[in-house]
Amino acid sequence: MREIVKDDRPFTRYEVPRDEAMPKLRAEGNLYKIDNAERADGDSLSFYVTGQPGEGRFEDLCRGPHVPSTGRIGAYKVMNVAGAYWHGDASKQMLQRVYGTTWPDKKALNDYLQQLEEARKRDHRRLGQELGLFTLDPSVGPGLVLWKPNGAIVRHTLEETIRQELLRRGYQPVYTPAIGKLDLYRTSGHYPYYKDSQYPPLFESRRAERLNKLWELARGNEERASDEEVALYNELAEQHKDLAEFGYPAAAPAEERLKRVRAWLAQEDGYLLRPMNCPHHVKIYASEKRSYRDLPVRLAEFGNVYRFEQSGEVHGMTRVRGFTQDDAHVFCTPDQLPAEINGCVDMARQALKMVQLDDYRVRIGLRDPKSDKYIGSNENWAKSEAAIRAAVQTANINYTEEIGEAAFYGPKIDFVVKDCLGREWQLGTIQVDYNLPERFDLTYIGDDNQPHRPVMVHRAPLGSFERFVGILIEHFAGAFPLWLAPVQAAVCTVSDKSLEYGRKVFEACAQIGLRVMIDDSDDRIGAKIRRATMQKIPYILVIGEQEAAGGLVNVRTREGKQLGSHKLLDFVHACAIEVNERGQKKPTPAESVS
RNA sequence: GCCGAUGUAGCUCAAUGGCAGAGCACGGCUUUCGUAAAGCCGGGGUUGUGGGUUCGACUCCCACCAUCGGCUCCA
Repeated sequence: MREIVKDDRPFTRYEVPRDEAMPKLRAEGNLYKIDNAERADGDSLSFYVTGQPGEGRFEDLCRGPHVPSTGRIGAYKVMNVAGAYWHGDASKQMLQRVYGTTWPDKKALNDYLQQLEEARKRDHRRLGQELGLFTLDPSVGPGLVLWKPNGAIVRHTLEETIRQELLRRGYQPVYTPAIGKLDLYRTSGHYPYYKDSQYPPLFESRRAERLNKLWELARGNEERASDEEVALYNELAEQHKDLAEFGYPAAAPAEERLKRVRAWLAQEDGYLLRPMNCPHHVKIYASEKRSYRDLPVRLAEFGNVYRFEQSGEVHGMTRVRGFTQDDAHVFCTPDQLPAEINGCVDMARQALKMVQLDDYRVRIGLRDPKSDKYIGSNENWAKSEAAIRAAVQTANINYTEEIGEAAFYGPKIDFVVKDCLGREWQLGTIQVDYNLPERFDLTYIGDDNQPHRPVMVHRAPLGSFERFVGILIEHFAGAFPLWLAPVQAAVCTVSDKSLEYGRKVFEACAQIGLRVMIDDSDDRIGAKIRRATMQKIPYILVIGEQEAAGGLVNVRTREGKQLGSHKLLDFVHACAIEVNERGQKKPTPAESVS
């Protein structure tokens, strides 16, 4: 490669009509090039060539662009090697892909590598370890996060803030269990559609397990039962008299057989660790007769869900197998839908602003008409897609529309951010759903005294606490703003002579609810400051004999800034105000009235 | 799930077929010190797990598990 760069070989682009180029490619016999050429648009194909005919000449089908010549490459480095599916299709062959980076000169390359190293220091997995935020233990299970005390404070503080906001916005808190009967998810469609990414169901008996198998078989045979299905029924009938009595409508279409099996399953079924909270919330909605006067009903829960993510996908806190969504489901009339979506968009944006996450993009996920993974009618999809589009336009947000990014029950608005290495993660999400209300036959009584179908909005402004905090760690590089910092102030005594006053300072801080620690070890002040700084504690209070004499605290920040000596009470009050503002000035009462 | 790499003390990492080590952290003692690391001593390991090769395995081979980087997936 060094040689090629030294030769400064120019690249020349030329185009050839498709009719001429294809036979040539076929003659060369590179199947992938032929495939690429067939995929390419247009009537002509572009090629790049370098070197003289004969010796060292390299010619390649490529859309381009290329650097003008190899001499422009001053520095390069192979970054990593990994398998990649041909055209990103997992059913296709996997090829080896070599990732490299090239720069005009050595310095630019080194700067880039330096920058990568800096980014790695922000990695939430590393900081989570260093700052005692969370841990993952293989004996608990991959992708199952253990929140350590420091991380739990960050999460708890976020939870409390969101809770207050939910109440202000008319949400009603509910609590539901993290497990439910399998049939609940047969109705919603989560089972067996997402079977592969769910923990396997728990069956209370072998009978229930076999019946579920029968249900799955019946589902796969539209016209009539297969031999395997009938054999399974016979096996069950032999063991269970009650099943034998009913018989099995083997010649009937799937719908009828499924109905029969589900009736049996109603007595004895499996349980699923829930992959979503919506079915439980749907059942709370359905537990009362609802009037149009009651709508919208907004049921909120920090709901624990479990998804069996593929082994290669589990990643720190951002892609896990058990997580807690700041979830809620809004049940409303079609008329109320626009206002409800707008409210959800507003809350999601507010949540991001609260933590100064302003580098995000908004994606509208639409159904892929070519795919069969979606439930519900075209009309329902048309309505919900229109509602989603209208909401982002009302909010005046830049967004992209992406086909195939919808949930199986409805289109969505996603808030997407990047981690320290530029990988994208979906945080907040808002989903419009006409379909689950139908599947669960939800109604409300309208002013015409007739039952009507409500619309559902699924929404989670943060997404999940796991992913959100993971991203926050990287966003702040572990240096959380005061209101979120696990430890907000560290009292560092210079010597034992100032220990007594140091304890008084500690008490005064703790008194007003500041999260404070005292370092009364016999280390020197420099070591104490270093430790507190590395723990990214916002305020380090240096307490010596001078401070003790004057009732002062000497304040140093984790950035190394000296804020000088202040009266103890002044410091404590300033902190209280800073915490209350949550890092952003709130309008005064007078301002908020106008 | 797929491709590849990695796995040694709580953490970061040495030891390449011949007695498993260092720094930090942890415990004890000395020290009481003014803004990013005081000193001494000590405890700590079934080298991811299971098999194999070998006189002998952290080291070589196989399987599994986990992690890391991609791919695919992501309700």
